[in-house]
Amino acid sequence: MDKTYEPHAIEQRWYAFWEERGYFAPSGQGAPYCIMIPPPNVTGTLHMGHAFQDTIMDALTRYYRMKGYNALWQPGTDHAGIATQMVVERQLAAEGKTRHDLGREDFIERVWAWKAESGGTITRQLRRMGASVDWARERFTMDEGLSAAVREVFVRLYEEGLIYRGQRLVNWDPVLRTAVSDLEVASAEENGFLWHIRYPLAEGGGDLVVATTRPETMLGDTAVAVHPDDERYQRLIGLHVALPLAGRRIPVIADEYVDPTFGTGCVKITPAHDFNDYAVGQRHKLPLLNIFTADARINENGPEAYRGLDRFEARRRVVGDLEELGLLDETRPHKLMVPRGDRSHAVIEPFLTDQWYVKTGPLAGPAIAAVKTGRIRFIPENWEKTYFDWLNRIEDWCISRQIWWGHRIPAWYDAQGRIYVGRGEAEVREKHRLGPEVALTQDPDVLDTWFSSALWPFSTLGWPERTEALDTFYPTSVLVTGFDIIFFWVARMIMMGLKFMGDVPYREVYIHGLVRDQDGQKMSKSKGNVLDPLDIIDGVDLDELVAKRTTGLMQPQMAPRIEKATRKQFPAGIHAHGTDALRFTFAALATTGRDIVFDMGRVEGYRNFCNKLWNAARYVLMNAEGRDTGAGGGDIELSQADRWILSRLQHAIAEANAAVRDYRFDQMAQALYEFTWNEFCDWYLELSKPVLTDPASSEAAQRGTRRTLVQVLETLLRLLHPLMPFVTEEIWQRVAPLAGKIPSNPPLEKGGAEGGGISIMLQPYPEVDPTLVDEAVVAEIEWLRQFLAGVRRIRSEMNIAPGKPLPVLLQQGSDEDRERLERHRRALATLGRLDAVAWLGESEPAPEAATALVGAMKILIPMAGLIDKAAEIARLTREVARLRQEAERGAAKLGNADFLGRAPAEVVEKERVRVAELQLAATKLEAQLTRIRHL
RNA sequence: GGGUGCUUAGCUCAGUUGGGAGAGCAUCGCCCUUACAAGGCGAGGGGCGGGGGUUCAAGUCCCUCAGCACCCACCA
Repeated sequence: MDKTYEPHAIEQRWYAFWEERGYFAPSGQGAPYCIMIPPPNVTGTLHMGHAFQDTIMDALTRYYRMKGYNALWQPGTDHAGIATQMVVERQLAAEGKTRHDLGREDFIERVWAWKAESGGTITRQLRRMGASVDWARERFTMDEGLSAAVREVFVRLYEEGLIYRGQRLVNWDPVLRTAVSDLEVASAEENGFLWHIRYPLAEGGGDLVVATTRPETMLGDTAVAVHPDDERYQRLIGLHVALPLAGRRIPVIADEYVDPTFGTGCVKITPAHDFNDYAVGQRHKLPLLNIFTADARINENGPEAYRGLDRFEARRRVVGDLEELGLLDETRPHKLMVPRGDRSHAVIEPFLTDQWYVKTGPLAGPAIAAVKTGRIRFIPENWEKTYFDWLNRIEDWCISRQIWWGHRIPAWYDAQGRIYVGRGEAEVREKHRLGPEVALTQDPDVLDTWFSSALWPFSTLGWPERTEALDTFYPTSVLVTGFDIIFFWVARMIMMGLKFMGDVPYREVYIHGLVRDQDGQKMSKSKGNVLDPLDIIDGVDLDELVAKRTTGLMQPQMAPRIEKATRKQFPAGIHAHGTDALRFTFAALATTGRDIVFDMGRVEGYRNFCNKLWNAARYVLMNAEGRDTGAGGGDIELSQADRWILSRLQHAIAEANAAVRDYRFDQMAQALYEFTWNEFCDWYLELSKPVLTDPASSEAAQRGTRRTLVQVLETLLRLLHPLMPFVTEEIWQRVAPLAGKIPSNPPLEKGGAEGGGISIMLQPYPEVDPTLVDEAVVAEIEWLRQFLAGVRRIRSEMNIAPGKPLPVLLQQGSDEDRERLERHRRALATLGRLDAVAWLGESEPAPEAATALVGAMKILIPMAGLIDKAAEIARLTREVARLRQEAERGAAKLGNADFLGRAPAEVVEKERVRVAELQLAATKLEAQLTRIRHL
């Protein structure tokens, strides 16, 4: 093995190996385990959120695959209607064209071409992450099969009356010129004005004043409303006002909707351009007067002077004209909630159009019940509340979009405007007996992207065909996704799954947090704080990073600021860390239900961890390759250290398994990190050295240690594999033959893989072997660690050179201490750099020495020429004070009758033991202190 | 206006049924000891956001206040 860990050199090789051999496909054996990937935008690129999510899904898939499940991670991509269309339209704009210049067919062809060109990016990146998806089953939401599923669902829902077409107010994006759903609109507070406008009474006798934030909509007013109990305006109810500028006469009505305490207590009612006013209009049977075109200019229903004006220009003109007429009472600054489209960021306009809707009421009920009854479990649980709240107030879902890229709505119209819905034009003609003489035109609209996404868990498995895959993998095991799409996607998948499959789409929903930047900010292109997962994997130099962050900005003026911040944060660019380190970082940060603040320091730490593992493996191989590891028979003798590490390994195995079951990847990562570094490397490898290097140790003992080294490492690699697939595979290919997992002859020469073709990813995940758990041995090694810790502390605090051999005297040891010393004499000498260890009789005079305790046994390091007496006195004084303080606290507790009377006996006993130990230690050290002082 | 989450070491975060405050990084000291300087050995550092309550015992349970973040909502 190379001396240093070079992730780049191993990662691509192993991925290709796995993929070519078809190792990602379900085994066909065992209970099914299935995860559907949330399909990323087909023309998109991998961001940190994907990388995080993919790490979790891959860890789960690899884990359950190793556990013997018939594991499928289903891949695929989404056509992402509006988002993708916008990208292509932007490309056209650069050529000075619009989609209308091309026409619908050519434009769609152009989008397909763009998909062909860029569609491989995200799947390539997914491969770089090590994702073990079954590529043979990759699907795309607009491929033939999924499109058929979409049509099928649409037709069935329509025939049941659960899809209908209707005219009502929708959220209209005047820039994209399409309807969008409520979910695609985000309102935020912005600065505006509240204008007070005087409307003269038509019947004469004065006027009333309305307050509005949108004066231009007055051109569409069809009433003015006051509160029915508002005494100020009682006399006006039933009268009319002469609407300025428009010159229309509209009634004054009374409606509870009006808040008399806000503004003037008079509200202009524009039913065609405001959701509340629409409702008021319905109640009072007011006419709807639409004054906007699709791009929010004043249409022919507006006064001639304003026609063709953009809504904001119209606003300026209306305000100016009112002022001239003396009808503008007041203009005051006002904060208001402005709705904007989440794609275009254009101000959304309530707009009266014909759209297709899904009637959600009948679908929501079962979706609520599925979670209430526990057939679906949210992790963490509290997201259930969010889910219920939304479903309980759900509105019908507007599913039609006036764009071109997407699933065309399977509805046709004849010349009379009659609607025919079917799986295709031929079916429609046949069903309704329409001859070729009847001209039919298909509805030009396409479906909301989320409509096809909602079918993903079953459409990808072949529905509406009844396939084996569907039988095997539906319902799937778990959905891994972010909270931001619980409404968009999760709830709708559950509704559709229950409706069309008669069962839930998955049994668990694991909701993860958002990946934020080092300051806790959301990562976004416009803030210039995004990190590309591949840059963390492969590294990137500073200039390139700056260039990536500053090109293509919506607000180019931000570039200098972004550049400065980037140069400050990454003065040397980003080093290459490798996929395994990045994945391990995500796992370690993945505490449930919490956003993660991404910290490059963590990645570095885990890259070091990979390196540590790599070097530990080098050590093991160096000592085991070509040596007798006991595979060929022969006596085996296990040392205490061997038994200890095997016992601790069982503990790590138990923790790793429990952590995955609880979706606690942070605990899994931490348990394995600690075992690897603090137990296996820091102690076991060190303890193995005296055995292997000492010519006096027996063949059987050496075999035992070599075998243990290999076994523990091999098991550890399997434990780590779901989190760090690459480095574990690379090492495993070399270690496995020594552990008897791979025939040892052919593989190595041919680079391991090509020879044997066996992979760690198909090996069983470790399970606890209770016969290897040995608490007595654990206690003994703990004794040894404390012994060495005592010596090391003295050495460090007394400033004794680490390499200088030290003599040690022991006093007041038990028989057990004596036995343990004999068993570990050589280990202590090596690890502690001790030159002689001898017992000192109870009554023998002790020399001037520094002291440490292991339980009741005293370790004395003679001070002659080595130790600073003053320093030792200071050290002991500190230590005694600490012990006394602790002991006193415990003693006070034991002196409390309530504690003794009410606490469980074992708690009291534990406290007694603890206090006794503290007091004993303090007493011994005090005695030592006195002795030193008097010497 | 509703709802959810968070507040523990300088930073990022663990802390399962209430019973001796932890990890990584950072900091400080000593070491290139042939697996690893991307390392080894050792050390320092915490009023667990404030207040109140329950309990023999509270980071953990209850109430309250404050700050931060996010989600939902029609106040013109």
